[in-house]
Amino acid sequence: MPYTTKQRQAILRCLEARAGETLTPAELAEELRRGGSSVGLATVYRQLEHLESAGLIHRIQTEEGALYQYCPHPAHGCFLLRCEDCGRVVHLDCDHLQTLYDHLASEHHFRVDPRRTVLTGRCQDCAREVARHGAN
Amino acid sequence: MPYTTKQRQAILRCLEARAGETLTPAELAEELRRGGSSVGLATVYRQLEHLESAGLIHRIQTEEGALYQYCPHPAHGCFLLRCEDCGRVVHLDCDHLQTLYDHLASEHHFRVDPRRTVLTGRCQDCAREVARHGAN
DNA sequence: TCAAAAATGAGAATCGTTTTCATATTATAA
DNA sequence: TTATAATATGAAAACGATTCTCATTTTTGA
Repeated sequence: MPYTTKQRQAILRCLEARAGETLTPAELAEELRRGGSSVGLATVYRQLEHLESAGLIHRIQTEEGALYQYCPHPAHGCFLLRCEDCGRVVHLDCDHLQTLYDHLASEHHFRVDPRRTVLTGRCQDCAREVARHGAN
Repeated sequence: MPYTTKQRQAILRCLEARAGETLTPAELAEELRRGGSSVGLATVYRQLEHLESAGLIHRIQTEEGALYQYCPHPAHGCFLLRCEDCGRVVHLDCDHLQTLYDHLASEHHFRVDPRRTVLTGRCQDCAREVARHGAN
């Protein structure tokens, strides 16, 4: 278990201040620099890894790289939905989803790890946008 | 729409021959080289992109890079499950899953794109393995 | 307070992927 | 067919996210 360093605290505080948003490691480092508490990029990566395995933040893997989002106390059913158009990630607490995962476990012998699973698709806003203008 | 080139055919044939497995672009290129029909890595990347948007293959994004799998005629409910331990990707055709996606669409206004969504977790074999020996 | 353990930061190294560009191939029209 | 325009190819360079290295600093625990 890592020590408490000011860098660690600064990173967690920064993510917390932007709860609901997703940040890349580079954005986070830039944000910290602007805030006066500059942290080396390598350290940002290292701490994000620690914070994730401590369960304090989410890691969302995209094709361009990883995104991180604050999520300290995930509810029983904390599911991630990511819109492939606008990139927003929302947390959904939905019994149906939990029920499905239970079904997959009991009937298909597969235990979904909700923290590593991102349901990718299109949010309402972007679906409307597509409907109005052409696709994409 | 891309032309029919021997490279394209060789790539598709190679993926087809290994249906059920996932291959990285580099593995695919190596495989082709071994088979005598060498294809440049850049071309492998370009064709994989084409084949995916044509719906002939699946692309599975992992933390180490992309994996590709043959899947020419996805059934109505073609869902991807990936074991985070052994890395295997299986296709699941399950009504419950389709029902859930319908629910997310109608009640939560989010349309999941099944081709881009990978349910990550642990398969039965690996779960047993973990139960027998220590975790991981 | 001291020594051991761990974290930091800057830059180099890695590695998957994309781009560049000159060349070769394919398709289409004459 | 043949000529021409459109597209694909391959090798190498470029890119970008991430990890590693290593000398230095900070933190912890005795």
